[in-house]
Amino acid sequence: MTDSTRQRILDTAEQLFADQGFHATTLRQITREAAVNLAAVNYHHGSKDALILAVFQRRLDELNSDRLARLEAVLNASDPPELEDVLEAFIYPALLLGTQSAGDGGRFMRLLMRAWAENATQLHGTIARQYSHVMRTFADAVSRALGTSPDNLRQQLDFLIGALTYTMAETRDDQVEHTARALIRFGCAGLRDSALAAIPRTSLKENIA
Amino acid sequence: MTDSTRQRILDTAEQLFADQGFHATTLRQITREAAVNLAAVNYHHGSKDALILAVFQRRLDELNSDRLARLEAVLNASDPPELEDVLEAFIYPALLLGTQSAGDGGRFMRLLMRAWAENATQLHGTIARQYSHVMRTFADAVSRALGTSPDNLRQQLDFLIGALTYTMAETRDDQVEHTARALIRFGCAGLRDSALAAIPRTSLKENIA
DNA sequence: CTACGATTCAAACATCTGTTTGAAACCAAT
DNA sequence: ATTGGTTTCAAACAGATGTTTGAATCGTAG
Repeated sequence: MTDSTRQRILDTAEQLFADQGFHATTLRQITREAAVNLAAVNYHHGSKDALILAVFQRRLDELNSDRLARLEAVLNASDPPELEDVLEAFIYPALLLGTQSAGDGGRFMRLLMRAWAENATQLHGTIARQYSHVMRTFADAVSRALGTSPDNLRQQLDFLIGALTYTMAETRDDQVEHTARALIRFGCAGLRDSALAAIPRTSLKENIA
Repeated sequence: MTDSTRQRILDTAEQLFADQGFHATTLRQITREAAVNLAAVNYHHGSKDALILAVFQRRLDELNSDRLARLEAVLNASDPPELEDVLEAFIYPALLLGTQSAGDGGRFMRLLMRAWAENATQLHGTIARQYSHVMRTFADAVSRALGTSPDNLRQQLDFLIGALTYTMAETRDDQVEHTARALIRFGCAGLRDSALAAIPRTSLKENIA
């Protein structure tokens, strides 16, 4: 039962962080709800900041490896991949993670947005570093699916990430399939149309006043 | 000079809230940077929570009325409006607000995301209520531009809001025009394609595994 | 000039925070 | 049964937080 305490702290902390934010959640609240002693957090994790980081690493590793595994499967199936399949490999694991991780829907993604909103010291940097690797890989796959260069793709992918992140928080378990399909379609259309705009330099006058 | 203090507190608080978050920003920090006495916050605004709300109302009213004014101008110009114009009326003021409000770029939208991430008690409800009005109006305009019913439009609009919110935080002043154009194009393509999908109920088998 | 309400100020208040401490309890190996 | 290392526990610590207080100061109307 040695790391049953460790695990219980991790689970309870994740839930409370998602519901109330990192700064607003106190160690006393965590330990009370987890039915462990107050000092257990510092004993097992060192500090509150380290606990936050630990909560994150667990889910983030899960998400990223799931994404990359699915992408690799897609790329192995067909050399120039289908855009829909690439986006699905990126979107679907994220929507799944939100629902299946902590029991209730969308909990973990609220956590991600909090991490980005609050300036947890090392946390933002760690996330960005992890994401930069995955982002590069996916940007590459998308550009191959579109048949264009991956140069101006970062912005459109940011649009997609924003839509995904914002959506995840309010997606219930039974809506995952439907939401994923809608978002994939939405993103594919946006990416394809933006790719068309990148090549010809004509007639973008009356699009904006 | 009576409300010079009030105003200075409001400005300084907005800046610090955006940079560090609501909970992490202390009243002592605000009052020190604003060069006013600590008790001035409670004297002029009542409490810290009331101050947060006040900071928000100021910018949110500005943003929403700007959006609605532009939308009305668009609707007056042509009865079935152009989709690009509707989206521009929604997107452009938001991107502008982020840059021109507090001097530095993207500051206010970071604030919005914080407000959503942290569970400021009344704050989330107030924002949602304000947004629900604007959202209904824009959903109506978009559905008229697309020629479809506004039923299943909420989800796609949420995609757009997510993309917009996520983007605003990292958009510099000189990129506003470019980013707005890219996001409008991205959103229009996604909305139009999704509208097509809503009518025919065929061939959506191999899009998702 | 005086008097009075509005505003500012330094100081203290009560409370909550993360962390540390040292003793107690536990649990397997000798 | 006894040892020794790991884990738990209640208690206390030092510091920071939002808020309150009562006197001092200011600006202005009588």
